[in-house]
Amino acid sequence: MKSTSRKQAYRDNITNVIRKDLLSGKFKCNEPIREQKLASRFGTSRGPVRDALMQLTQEGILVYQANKGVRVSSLLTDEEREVVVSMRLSLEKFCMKNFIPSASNKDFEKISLLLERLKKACVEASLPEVAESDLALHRYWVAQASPHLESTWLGLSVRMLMKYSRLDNYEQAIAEHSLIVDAVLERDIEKAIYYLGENIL
Amino acid sequence: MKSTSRKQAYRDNITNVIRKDLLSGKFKCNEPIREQKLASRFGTSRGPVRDALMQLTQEGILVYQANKGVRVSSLLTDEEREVVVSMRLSLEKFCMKNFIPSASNKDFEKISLLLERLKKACVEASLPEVAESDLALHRYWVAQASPHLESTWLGLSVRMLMKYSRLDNYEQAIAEHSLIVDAVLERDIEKAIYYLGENIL
DNA sequence: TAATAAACAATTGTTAACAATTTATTTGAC
DNA sequence: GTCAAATAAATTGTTAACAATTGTTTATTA
Repeated sequence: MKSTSRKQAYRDNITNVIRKDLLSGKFKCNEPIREQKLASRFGTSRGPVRDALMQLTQEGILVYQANKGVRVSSLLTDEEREVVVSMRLSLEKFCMKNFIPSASNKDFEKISLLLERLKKACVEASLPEVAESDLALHRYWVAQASPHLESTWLGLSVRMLMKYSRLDNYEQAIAEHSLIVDAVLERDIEKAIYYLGENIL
Repeated sequence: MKSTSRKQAYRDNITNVIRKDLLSGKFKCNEPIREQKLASRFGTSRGPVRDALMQLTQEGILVYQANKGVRVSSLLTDEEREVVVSMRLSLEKFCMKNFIPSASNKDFEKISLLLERLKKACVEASLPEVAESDLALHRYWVAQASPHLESTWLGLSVRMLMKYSRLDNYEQAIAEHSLIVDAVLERDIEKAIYYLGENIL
């Protein structure tokens, strides 16, 4: 069999692809999303697509109306974004505080790898890849420190990125995340938290 | 037809009922949830039930494992709960600040009604009803002030309530919410926010 | 008996057909 | 020609059957 192979990981797979598309702006705001269209695109029936759409709705990227399906959510106001940013930051700081003391060498390897992936995406200036690897890196310590709150974190982060992506400044993204990861590798909690605050805003 | 009637609001309806059950502790921790069982209980097929379960998973009350379905999520740690409480509080304070200045008389009526419903549930000492009307009251100003963040708020609130429900002290619940609602009716933002802080912890 | 493997049962994942609702188009009256 | 009602098309909501996976029991063998 090929890797984890052709089995049914449909739902999550579809969810991730659509989220990536949304993050990189492939859909207009308030544009309606048609289930059948996506189903044929992914070569499945509408079932898994509906699952994915519902999940993204719960994350807040899509808006659902009964019998009318989903459409792309309108952007947060500046004030709402401020609140979201502060929530994400306090959540991620909490996770970082718990993650660093308990992190293993394997965790350090994983993080280094994720950082490399982010750097590569930045060099290639591929917005979808940058967005995804940015999230994947942050997600790692969140998931390790508090699986309970991973989905909460994801929702906040995605909403934050959709508003205006600071992700277009690729050199800065590399620099900021390198500082964070360095601090993590040194197990320097204060420093890591500080640079997190510089990055998440 | 009867009221808004027998139409298919299956999904949301099922979601709400299950959430209520979870909040009032009808399922043990880590207990697996079976789709077929719920489907027969609600007299539908597994489809809408799956939708509901997925939504509750996204809210964090349930945990999903591929090909194994969902089970009741384990409780937050004390530290996690602290973070969740602070996130919910800052979110709800933000909403309150925006809600009060723009609230109409109709809003005031609605809120008064919701408060009465909560009081009634407290007098009857019905935990499921108390939980639901508590959420419904808070939810009102959140939804009015920031529909964007309503689902985020719901997730945080439900997780918070599941940990240990202060909801067993019914007189206190009445007192606290009366103070909040009074402040709202007087359009006293500072006071409302203060009593919110006393209630959400 | 203990360990292993094969059959079986229970459960989730997916699909395609059908029902209900919404949206677009056409028709008809004025 | 304009507006409203009727009709048709497109889309979402639901269902039941089937496929794939997981868990359990039973049979077999050392």
